[in-house]
Amino acid sequence: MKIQFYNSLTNQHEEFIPLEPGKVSMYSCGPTVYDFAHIGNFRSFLFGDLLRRFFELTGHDVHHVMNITDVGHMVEGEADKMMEAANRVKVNKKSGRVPEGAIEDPEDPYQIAEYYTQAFLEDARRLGYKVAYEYPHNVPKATHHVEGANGMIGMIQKLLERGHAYVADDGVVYYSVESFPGYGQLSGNSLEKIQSNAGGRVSAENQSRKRHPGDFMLWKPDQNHIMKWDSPWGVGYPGWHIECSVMARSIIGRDVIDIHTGGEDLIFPHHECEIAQSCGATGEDRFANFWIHARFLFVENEKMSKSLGNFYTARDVFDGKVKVTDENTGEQTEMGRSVHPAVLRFELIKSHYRTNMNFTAKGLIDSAQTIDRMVEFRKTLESKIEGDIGEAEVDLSHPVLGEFAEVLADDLNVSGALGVMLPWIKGNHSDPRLSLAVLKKMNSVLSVAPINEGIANAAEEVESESDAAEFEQAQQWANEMDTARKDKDWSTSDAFRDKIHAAGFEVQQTPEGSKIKRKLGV
RNA sequence: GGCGUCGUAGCCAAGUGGCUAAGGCAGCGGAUUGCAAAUCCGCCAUCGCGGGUUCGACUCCCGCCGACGCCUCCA
Repeated sequence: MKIQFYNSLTNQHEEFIPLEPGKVSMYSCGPTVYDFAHIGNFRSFLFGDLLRRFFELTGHDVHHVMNITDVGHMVEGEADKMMEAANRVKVNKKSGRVPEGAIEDPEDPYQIAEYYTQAFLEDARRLGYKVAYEYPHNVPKATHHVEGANGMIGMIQKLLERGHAYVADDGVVYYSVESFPGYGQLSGNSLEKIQSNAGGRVSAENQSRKRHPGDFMLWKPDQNHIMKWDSPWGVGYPGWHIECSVMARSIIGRDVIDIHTGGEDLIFPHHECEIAQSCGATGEDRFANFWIHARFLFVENEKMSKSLGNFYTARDVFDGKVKVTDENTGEQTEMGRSVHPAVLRFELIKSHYRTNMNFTAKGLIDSAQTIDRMVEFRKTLESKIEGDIGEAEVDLSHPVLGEFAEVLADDLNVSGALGVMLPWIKGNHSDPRLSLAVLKKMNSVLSVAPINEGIANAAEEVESESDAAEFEQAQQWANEMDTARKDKDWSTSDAFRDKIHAAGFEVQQTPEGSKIKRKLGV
């Protein structure tokens, strides 16, 4: 099978050949933990997860690493991210978004980072993000990789030794972009352009200390920083880019890796700088063979932003806070019904990673229906299997599964893969045991059917006590419905059906009586 | 201004130099139903605009219009 992806490094589709046959090393830029992760973050994270799962489907042994950025990085002329987070936490505590007692001391950046790290991992796991289950060994924290020869300080020293970095008048250590001829290859920037674009936020005073306007910070001595470490260049904190170079190398254990992923906005400067640092330190001519970037997510046709009111964290969606616009009145109301994590996952992965996907309430509803069909299909298959459900053996030689994988192998074409899967679900299934095995394989990539219904590695279903009570209540109404139906009291029956629907359940008349089923979303 | 991605039915979204342009949602007709739901059967696009190359283009080339991203913290 020919596997190919669009490589941002060369701006073209290239065949993927792993550095070591059968093995794939992948590094994904993870979240900065100063707030809850939003659905745009997860769109790019889940794209990485899909990629990883695709490789596993096709028999590769994948080492996937994603970092947690828990160092607060100073933005020129603005407040530190962790400092901002501290202020936000105080507000969120009042509003109840951050539960009382979750963060004892909002002034302590480590507590804030830890709180949001755990919140992120929780959301990520619910969304079936595999690497989140490999915390902490494959989900390293930047603050744990500052010191030591293999840490950021070590790499900075190496860069100084090799002439790729220098200490400026003010004691700041900078990377010298002129020392690395490959600088600009990924983003298509040239040093001249960077020079001409210099200015903006960067103060003239600061620029004058650098040898080139494109030089970026590796270490900044600052006694007053909210997080600080001792270093040969004084007490201070590391630059933003160095952590990924360091963690990729030390956790994966290679100077050159197969794939590096991230959001498209990271191409410049972050990834460009990572390449310069890693190559500068190792002497290799490349850091990752493939750079694969996910495009931005839009919400209701607009760039997601807090001011537009279309900004959603993953938990906002779970909690039914997505706004629905009434077609007639234009009025916006919240969905009000919880959304199953599998629905959100599906919504975020169902379109190609290199298109600007548009997240909409309608799309979310569509996704819920599709997943519902997958779940129903699985239940139907299981009911047809006599005796032990057991595991049937299936591999990519199966025509449908093979085509599913083949389509994904072409730049991770999920839509195409769904175009194979969904009609197949509709078709005839004379061997339910085999079909179930095929479905499970497909779902090992998509990971969208509820896990407690028997499909491994799926987005987690969270069934709380209150959920169980709701279910019981709805079932009771369904029983009442049956009683009314026996007496042909249709209006009473209909009234109960309305109640059941309003509570977020479907109800179906079957020969064994009315059965209810929770709607997956909306 | 520089670099890059893109424009397929009401919506989402694949794909190909040439048989009937995937699939999903919505919609419509029918079966079924107390009515519904679910299910099943059937219907539903000539691919932004203009030109060129070609026996033949939605698919290649040029131009135009339009959308978007990066170039600054951002997934």
